[in-house]
Amino acid sequence: MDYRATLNLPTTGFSMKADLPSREPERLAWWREHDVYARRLERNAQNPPWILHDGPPYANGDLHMGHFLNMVLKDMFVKIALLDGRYAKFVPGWDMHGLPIEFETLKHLGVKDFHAIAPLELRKACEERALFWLDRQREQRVRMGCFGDFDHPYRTIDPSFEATIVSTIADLADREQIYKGLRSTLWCWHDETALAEAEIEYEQRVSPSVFVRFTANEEQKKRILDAMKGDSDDVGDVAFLIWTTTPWTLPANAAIALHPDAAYGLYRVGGEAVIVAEALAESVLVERFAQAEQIGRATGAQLDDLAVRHPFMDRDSVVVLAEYVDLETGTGAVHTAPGHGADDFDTGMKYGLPILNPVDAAGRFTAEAGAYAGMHIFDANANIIEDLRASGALWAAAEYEHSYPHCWRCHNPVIFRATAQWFLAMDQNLLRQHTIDATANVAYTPAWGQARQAQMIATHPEWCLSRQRTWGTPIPSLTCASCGEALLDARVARRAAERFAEVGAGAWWGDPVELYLPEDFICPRCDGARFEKEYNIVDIWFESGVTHFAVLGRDGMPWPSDLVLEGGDQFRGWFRSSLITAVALRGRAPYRHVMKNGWVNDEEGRPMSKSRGTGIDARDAMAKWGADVLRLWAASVEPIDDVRFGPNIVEQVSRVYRNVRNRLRFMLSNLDDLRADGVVARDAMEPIDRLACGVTDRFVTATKGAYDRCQIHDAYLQIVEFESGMSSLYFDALKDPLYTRAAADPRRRSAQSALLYVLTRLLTAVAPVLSFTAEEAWQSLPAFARERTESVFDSSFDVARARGSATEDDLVLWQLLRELRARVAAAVSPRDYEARLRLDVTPSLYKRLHALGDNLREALVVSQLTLREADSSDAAGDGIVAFELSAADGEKCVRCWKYRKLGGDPEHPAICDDCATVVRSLQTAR
RNA sequence: GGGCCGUUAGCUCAGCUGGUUAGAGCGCAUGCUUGAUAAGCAUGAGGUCCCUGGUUCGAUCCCAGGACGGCCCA
Repeated sequence: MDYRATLNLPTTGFSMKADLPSREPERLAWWREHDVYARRLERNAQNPPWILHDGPPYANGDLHMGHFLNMVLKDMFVKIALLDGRYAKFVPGWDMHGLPIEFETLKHLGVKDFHAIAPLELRKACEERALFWLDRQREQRVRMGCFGDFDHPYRTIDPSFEATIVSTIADLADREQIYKGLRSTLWCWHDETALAEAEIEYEQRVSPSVFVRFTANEEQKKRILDAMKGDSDDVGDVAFLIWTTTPWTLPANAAIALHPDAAYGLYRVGGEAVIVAEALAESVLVERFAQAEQIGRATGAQLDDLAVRHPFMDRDSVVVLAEYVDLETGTGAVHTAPGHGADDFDTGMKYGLPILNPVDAAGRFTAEAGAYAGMHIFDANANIIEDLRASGALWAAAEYEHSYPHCWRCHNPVIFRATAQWFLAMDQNLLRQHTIDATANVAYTPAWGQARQAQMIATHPEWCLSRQRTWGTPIPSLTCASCGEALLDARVARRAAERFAEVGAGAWWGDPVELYLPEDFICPRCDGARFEKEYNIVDIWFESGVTHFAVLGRDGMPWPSDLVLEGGDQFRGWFRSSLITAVALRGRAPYRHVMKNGWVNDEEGRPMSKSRGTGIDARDAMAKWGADVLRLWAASVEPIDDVRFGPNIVEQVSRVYRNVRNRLRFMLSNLDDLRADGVVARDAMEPIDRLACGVTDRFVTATKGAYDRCQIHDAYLQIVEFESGMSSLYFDALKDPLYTRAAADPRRRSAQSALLYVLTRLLTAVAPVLSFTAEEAWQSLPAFARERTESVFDSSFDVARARGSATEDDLVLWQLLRELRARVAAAVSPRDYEARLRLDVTPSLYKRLHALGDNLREALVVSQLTLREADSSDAAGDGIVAFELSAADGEKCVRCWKYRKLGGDPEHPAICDDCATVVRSLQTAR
């Protein structure tokens, strides 16, 4: 007779094959339909809020795996807080203004020169592009399984947001934190705009490298020789040698900078004498060094205030001193053009040098550049070098490869150009110091983030806020029509904020200026009453820097936020810009905890980049592997550090995923027939079931602890360890009682009740990571188990209720059982049910094992067990004195496979008495 | 060139304040199971803990230098 049909074999609709790419969208639909996130949020509304404030991704292009890692981590923290009962409202946001979108839009429109399109027309097109990308990114983000108010994201193009930007400008203007000044600013000649530090990327570039003579006239020569104690006879020309990789800045040269403490030598070479730093003389003079004779020396400080002639402009170039002059490269005599460099500018200000800027917005020389007027600066390099050669000023020329700043958007090399821009004064009102101080009250993960953040603030140059472009929020500044004074008046800005809140910031381009003027508004400089609008837009880093003002402090979300989490590049970006605006106006950081996540590199640890073809779109990855496997990947790596991603790594994680999935499936398949009235209370469970529940509580507590410390990877390790231990010991132990006992047998119900507990606790614990799978499994639970928790996200960690949490002794026992079971399984023969086990243990261990009753035999998967208390001392240290397997008594029962005495029931000669009883009861029932 | 970070089995990672036979999961090999079966269990082989010095009775862990990789900057 085939007794298979009389067993309670596992059944479940939860399939072994995950088929995530096609099944996950169904889960998404279900979440949406049941409004799972919003409803849980509503239920948590009475509890304290916990807010992760979203740093806005830029609405341009599809999301890559770096976005995936960041967004999924954020989602995990939101879900952890949600399951913890917190009001974890998450408002995603998008950064939607700015040059990248403007640039893409122009390309899209086929417009080559942005002057050729009307501002409002361009803005309209940009908005469409930005919204297009927002929709795409939102869809991808939702596809990741992220929870949040995706129907109402914050957007930097919303009128209300634009109003926040402008009113923040007003508040800063009130505190005299903003000024307009001439500075040497990073400039993109291609895009014709100033750039912020954060808009620069460094790329390798080959530049001309030239050594140029700045020769003294007779009078200058005399002073130099005097200062350097050089022999004044038969010297010939005397010149400083300077080195530069930007010959085009020579027309703007105003000075030569020396290091005050460095030694400079006067070298006679052929019929002339040149001055270079002694430390660099050999490398500069090269083969000529052999014939060179040093005929004088002086420190930089002793040469201060001397002058030489500019090689081709009709003016002098004076000698100045600067600490930044380095003696590693060049000549130690630094060509200084205050209009074309930050250091140069500072030096120029210090010495009152003319700030020459003979270059227009598009990078062409102006009339001020004399012979070069009209030429593009980079084209002019060759002409300048040729002219220097012709005039004899060129000492040497070569090509030089170095990393050079490029525009992050158009990838053209940028320049420094002195222009009048609006700046946020970093040292006004001690802002810089206060901002650094504010980091002390913020938690950083990793901890060194604070030092990094502080350093980023300390080295922050004046923040250039203005951009000469179209797609952005206008800085509502005015120019006095009479005297030309530039005005940024808080009252005007507040009017603008009100106006923008109603109709959007595009109004600035169309409205008459009068609309923005307060009554009796006059120019503070000349009392003029006629004004024109300026058309600068604000740096988008400033826009994203005020998201905390725009989003927090309303809708139950406090200011500051509890956590911000972005890639490490944001120490320079959003972490910094947010911090500065918050400290400037509220005196403290806009967040309590800053966490950074690592960079996603390829499998060789090289940066993934789309341009190099190694980038993987999040969308493609999800379509191929499913979001949950990728979410598991995000937890399987240490996401704080840089991580690697690629097909082989995903394959590995997939196997872990299948493991987890199968173990969930095992539990579900044994719960199929459990009903509410069959559930056994914890206290009434069999000993090993109580133990399993206790171990589960321990696991939940540990995992929750890891989550609370924001250690997702730690939680991952706990999960993997827990479910693998459960599987090898406990699930194996339960098979016999689950399969062979009568369906309603108390032993079986106890086991099922424990399994239900283990499963539901585990599902809650993994839900933040494996959201789709946890939900899918939750939906496969017996209906009664879901009565009050429709979704897994209605459940909670319930640490407080975990009163039966395993003690240390329990864990030791659990571990011992695993080891004993492994010893049985490791035996060659007899093994498992073929065996009888004789187990002699120390008295203390005996007490513990004996308390397990027959559960001990079940756990070791043997047919018979003799447990005895041994007198002898414990030699092994684990309490085991004797462990002997021998052939079990009886014969193999064809139904339960254990070795028993068979044939007690004449009608069922091949099965044991217990099985016969079960079989008979089934026959009766039928 | 500067600042910061990282480098532990084939892969992803643990290793608390220096003393462990340096661990786990996945993979691999072998065996068992075939009532979780495109599953489950057991056993095993894999490591000059990046390198070189130093401190120490003793260093994967501390210090210095270097290599490689990453991020940020000049």
